Amino acid sequence: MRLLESAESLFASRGYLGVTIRDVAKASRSNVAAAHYHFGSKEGLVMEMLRSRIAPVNEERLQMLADARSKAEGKALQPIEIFEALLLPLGRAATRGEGPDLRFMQLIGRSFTEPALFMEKVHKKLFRELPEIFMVELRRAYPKSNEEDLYWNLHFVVATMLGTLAQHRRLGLFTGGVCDERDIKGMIRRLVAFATGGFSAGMEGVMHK
Amino acid sequence: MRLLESAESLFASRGYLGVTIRDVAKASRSNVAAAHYHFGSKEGLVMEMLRSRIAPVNEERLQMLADARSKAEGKALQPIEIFEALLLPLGRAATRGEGPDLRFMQLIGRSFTEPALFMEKVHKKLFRELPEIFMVELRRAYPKSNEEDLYWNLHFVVATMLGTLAQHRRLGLFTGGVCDERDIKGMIRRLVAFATGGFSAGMEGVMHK
DNA sequence: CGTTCAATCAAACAAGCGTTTTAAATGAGT
DNA sequence: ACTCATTTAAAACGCTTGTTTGATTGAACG
Repeated sequence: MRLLESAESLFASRGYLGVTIRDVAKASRSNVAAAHYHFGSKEGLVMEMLRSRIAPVNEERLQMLADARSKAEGKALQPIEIFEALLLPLGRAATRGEGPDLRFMQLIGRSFTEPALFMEKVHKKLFRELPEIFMVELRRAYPKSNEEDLYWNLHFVVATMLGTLAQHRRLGLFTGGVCDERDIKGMIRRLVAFATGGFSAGMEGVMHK
Repeated sequence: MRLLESAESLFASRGYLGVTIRDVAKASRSNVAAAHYHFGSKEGLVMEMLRSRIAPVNEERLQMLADARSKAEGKALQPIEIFEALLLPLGRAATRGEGPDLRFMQLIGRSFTEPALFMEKVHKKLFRELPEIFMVELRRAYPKSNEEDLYWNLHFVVATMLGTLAQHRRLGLFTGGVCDERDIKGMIRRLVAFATGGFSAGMEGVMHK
């Protein structure tokens, strides 16, 4: 469906309110009525577009977590294993095709910063049980810690991930070309290190000064 | 100016395209022509609103950095001092009034995730020299490291900060009430620990497995 | 009191929005 | 060859958008 591809590209760069179905229709060489025929409404179109991209990533996250757990044979997972299960599927989804899919990264980042009300529904549908599943593993990895510390620092990890995706386009400008924004594999590898280190430091409570 | 206050509140919760000047006018018990009379355009209104809020924070960041530098008497700053200069002014700006100013946090987060084109101008005007100034201190704190590593991990720190602000509203839901989103001081303290630890881990290159 | 001038207001403008309607084209099954 | 559900196309609908207009206010000043 060409409509979905065009919607993805436009939505990623301009956001929900910044894209009109006339834009999408023109970009996909279709028309506005076709979009309504197939998806019922603008909301339905964007919803389906997001679901088709996000759902596979979340399935792979759960799969990685399950694999690691069965491999650990009852022992608690290493924190880095938990965060790899959160982050690596993103990198794989963004490097599936020929070149790096920067649009996909932008799309995920955008989907979390949209003010539109229906976005809340999208998240509740697509991410409902995911945080709690990760929390289960983190509790086992940090058995002596309290809920509040765990939640705060997982919140930071998620914020780092989403902020990085949302800001990804600015990396080139920000660094004056020193960092290559197309190196998604490298970015994910660095992101895992940063998130794991940040989480660990946050849990220990860095008390300098 | 009541228009600016209303614009701030509305913009923080709904974003640039989600707010109409009629909304702003109604909320401030004014009218649409007044907004154009004082600010020239919708863009001018939001631009001035952002500038009036962001500029003082950046000035304080530079001040904290200058203070730390003069106190260090020529020695390199500690990484945590650098990141405190980046983060503490945010917390102070958000706790200046009586209660915690959650709207302010949302505003800053939103201002970095807006797709609108003119936002680019805002950032180039308000944040032009700031990254480089922080980079100068980081280079001195990590004299043996290369530019690419420093840029990547500063990028992550900024992404963590902005992602945290942008997602702040979701914290209560996400944690089922375990974390108190009104505890901004606590959040900033935790954020400093997370960012410092993440940066440090990222620079050392965490090479597990 | 009369003049000035920045500030305010309701009303109108053209353009663009999501959506619906109407109608034409398509194409597989009989 | 005919039927009829599916798909596309163009036009129109009602509404909202950012912006502009022109009239009106009201305090400041000689």
